[in-house]
Amino acid sequence: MDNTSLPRRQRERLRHRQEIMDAALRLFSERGYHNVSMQEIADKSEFSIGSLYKFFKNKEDLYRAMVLDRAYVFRDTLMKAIERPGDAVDRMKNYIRAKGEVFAANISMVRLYLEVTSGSRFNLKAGFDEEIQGIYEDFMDRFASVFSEGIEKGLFHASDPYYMALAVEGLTNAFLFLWAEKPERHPYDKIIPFIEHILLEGILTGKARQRILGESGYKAPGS
Amino acid sequence: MDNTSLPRRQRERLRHRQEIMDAALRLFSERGYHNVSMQEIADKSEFSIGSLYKFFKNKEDLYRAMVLDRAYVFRDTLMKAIERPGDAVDRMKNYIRAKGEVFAANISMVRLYLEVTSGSRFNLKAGFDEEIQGIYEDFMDRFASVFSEGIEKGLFHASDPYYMALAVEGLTNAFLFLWAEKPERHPYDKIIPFIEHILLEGILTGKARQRILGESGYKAPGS
DNA sequence: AATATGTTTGAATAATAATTCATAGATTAT
DNA sequence: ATAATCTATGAATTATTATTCAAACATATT
Repeated sequence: MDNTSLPRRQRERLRHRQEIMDAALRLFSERGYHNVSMQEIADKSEFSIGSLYKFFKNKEDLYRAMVLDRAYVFRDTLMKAIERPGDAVDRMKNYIRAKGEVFAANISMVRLYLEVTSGSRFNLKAGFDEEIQGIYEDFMDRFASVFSEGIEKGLFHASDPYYMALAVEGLTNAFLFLWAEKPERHPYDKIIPFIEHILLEGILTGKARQRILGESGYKAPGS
Repeated sequence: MDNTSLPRRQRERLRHRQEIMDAALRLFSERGYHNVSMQEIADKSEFSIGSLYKFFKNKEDLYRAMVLDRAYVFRDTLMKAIERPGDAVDRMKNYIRAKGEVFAANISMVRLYLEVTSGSRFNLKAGFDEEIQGIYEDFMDRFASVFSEGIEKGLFHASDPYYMALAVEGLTNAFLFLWAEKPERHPYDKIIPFIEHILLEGILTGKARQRILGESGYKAPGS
């Protein structure tokens, strides 16, 4: 990560490149791709417009590089979280917590994450995000395997592990967006137990479960 | 809704306005606000550029009107769904199903919905979506009250009803986005039982529940 | 210290697309 | 049938912003 081996000139170049991407991240995440001009990125990063074009082919290329950069940070963090030792339940909990931490570390990523996982496929030229899409999908597959394991061990009901992963994804997203809007009002820390509880036990009371569902429980659909 | 009372001239005007918004919806939802030109909307709607400006102050105003229009359709459908008779569990299930139906009825709304509930606050001028935001929040409050009722009746664990509503929101979104990408591969119909099951009972098996959580169960956080 | 190589600059250019407006066409009223 | 009113048109204007490029500056090499 820290390119200590390279000649100074190149090291500087990389640092400059990174500075531009950092400025761009902040601007794009606040106002979106089309509402940020190259001029503004130049100003914020304290380079000239011309320089931006030395580092990046064009505006879209800059955006793409920046998003990709962050996607890897994001993916690595979450990957580490679900790879830490423990059973499937632990790993799932690690994911929920780690995701909150990456987001908190850089709140502008909430917005980017949204664009990347659902939004931007529509916004830029088609094919833009194949690589990003790939990163996301690889991760989800790995995450799904956590649930496969949980099922094998008899921890989880036997339904589609990918859907289980997606459920965690969707649930955490919802609360992270809420938190991103009103961080003081909805601290993610406080919400984690709630998320975990829903995922693990659902919202029904024991009494209701018996009344509504009978003792029998759930016939897994799909798988 | 059908303005049968108005003079013909005005009725036509309204219809034309709607036609423009319909064309705009399709284009915007496929390619996003900034990648659609007024010229294209004019072509698609079979009006001239000049006419667009007779109906709408400017491009943003057109977008806004169109989104608002759909937001109301959306809200009304979901509101009706959770207002149908039944207990809290039924109402929640109604919501899950109805949401799938509105989306299916117009798949382009998936994209819009995303922009409206999470994305676009960043994309257009600040203050753009106060009204839309309001529609969404009103609905969520109403939806939360379904869970309040469920708690009172002893159906649900006593935790924050708004969070419960948001959990359903987040979970359904995740699966609807999945469905929107690969409708054949992930038909929402088939996924509904899975969503319901997670929400109601969670993913843990009975055995695991006892092992991991003990008999005691859950101390509701927040509320 | 002169030359070569690499880097930065920002005014000038080019491309795109929003908006205006004078004109033409329809419809209704007299 | 004519005038008055309302509606639609799209070429011309204006605004914005991405991109280029020739010149200046900096650093390394001989």
